[in-house]
Amino acid sequence: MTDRAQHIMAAARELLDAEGPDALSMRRIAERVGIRAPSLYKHFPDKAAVEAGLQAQGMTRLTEDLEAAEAEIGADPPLLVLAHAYRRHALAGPHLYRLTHSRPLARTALPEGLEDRAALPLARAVQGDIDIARSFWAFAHGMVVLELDGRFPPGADLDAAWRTGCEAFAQAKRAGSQGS
Amino acid sequence: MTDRAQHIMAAARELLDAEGPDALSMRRIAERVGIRAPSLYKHFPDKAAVEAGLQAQGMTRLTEDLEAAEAEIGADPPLLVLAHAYRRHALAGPHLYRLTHSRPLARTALPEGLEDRAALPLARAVQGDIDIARSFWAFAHGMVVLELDGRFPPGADLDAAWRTGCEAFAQAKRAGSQGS
DNA sequence: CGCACGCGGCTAACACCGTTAGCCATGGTG
DNA sequence: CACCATGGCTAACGGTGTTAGCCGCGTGCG
Repeated sequence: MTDRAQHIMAAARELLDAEGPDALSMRRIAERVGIRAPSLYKHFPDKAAVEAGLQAQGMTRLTEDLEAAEAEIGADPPLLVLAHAYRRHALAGPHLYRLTHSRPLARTALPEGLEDRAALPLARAVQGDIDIARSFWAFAHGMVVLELDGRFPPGADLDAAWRTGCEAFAQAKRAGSQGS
Repeated sequence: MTDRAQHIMAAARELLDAEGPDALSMRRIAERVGIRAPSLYKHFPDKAAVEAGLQAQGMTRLTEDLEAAEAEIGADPPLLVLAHAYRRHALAGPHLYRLTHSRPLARTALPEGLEDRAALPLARAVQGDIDIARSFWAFAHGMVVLELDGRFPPGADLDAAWRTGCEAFAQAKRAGSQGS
């Protein structure tokens, strides 16, 4: 990726973080870079390519945050630690989270192996039980998007819901790793 | 709601179901009704009001589907039955589901008490344990949106993931309803 | 050294979007 | 009969993504 292209991606990222997805227009991005909108097409084929780049940023950041959380697992239940990190990650950059994880993923624009790497901390936490991993992932993603959309009643105790969900899956993990 | 307004809502719904959210423009809706776009504003203040009406349709349909599923709970685990109905509901009308449940809810445009009524079947299934209800709801919503967005690997056994998640929450419910 | 070429800007424009202003026909009501 | 609200309409504005076509500058090559 050329220097200018990286500059454009940074501008897009700032715009998204600061003003949300509706503000992410080619003209607004160009304005931040100091050029006109059509010039963006010398660096990216279309807006979808810019958004794909943002998704790559989002996946990278998530991977880093999850790996950092994994490194700090001590006596606490691993699922609770990862869940906490996941929620913190999403709330720290809600617009990027939505753009990255709440729509189809532009996999071809992703660094090789990144998607798998993002899944590894969770896979290790559930000792490779793929069904637990997928359902727990859905739980965490669901909690996050429902919170971001203000779907829970005001004043709902989300910490308690997170804890309950994590315990349910931790329990299932214990049950699953023993013989039936 | 006037006759014409209902006609417009029906046209919007057909358009959404047939061509997805990107096709849901005021001009396309008007075209289906046989009028011009500005005339829509004699019946709705703006596009958001039309979308709010669609959300009301989505909530109503979900409520009906969940209540119907609840009525057919027999020997099967209640959470599994509701989960199955939930997934079926979402996959039957993915565009309406996304518009209704994957963005902030226009509560003021909703029939009185509908949102609560939609939550009741699940609340009854978990015997009022609000934390289980919320985390299970997040799980189900997460599974659905991840599936709709094609986020799971191709060939992933989603039935197994659903089953695993349902069992985890059913287990937690049993544990929670006994003394510690 | 000069020329060619391509990189990366630019303006103008197109088709679409939501939305507003303002006009007018129709039909019911005081 | 007069009036006025209802509900159509056209024209238009500012926004969107995107394309066509132009041009200046810098680099590499003959």
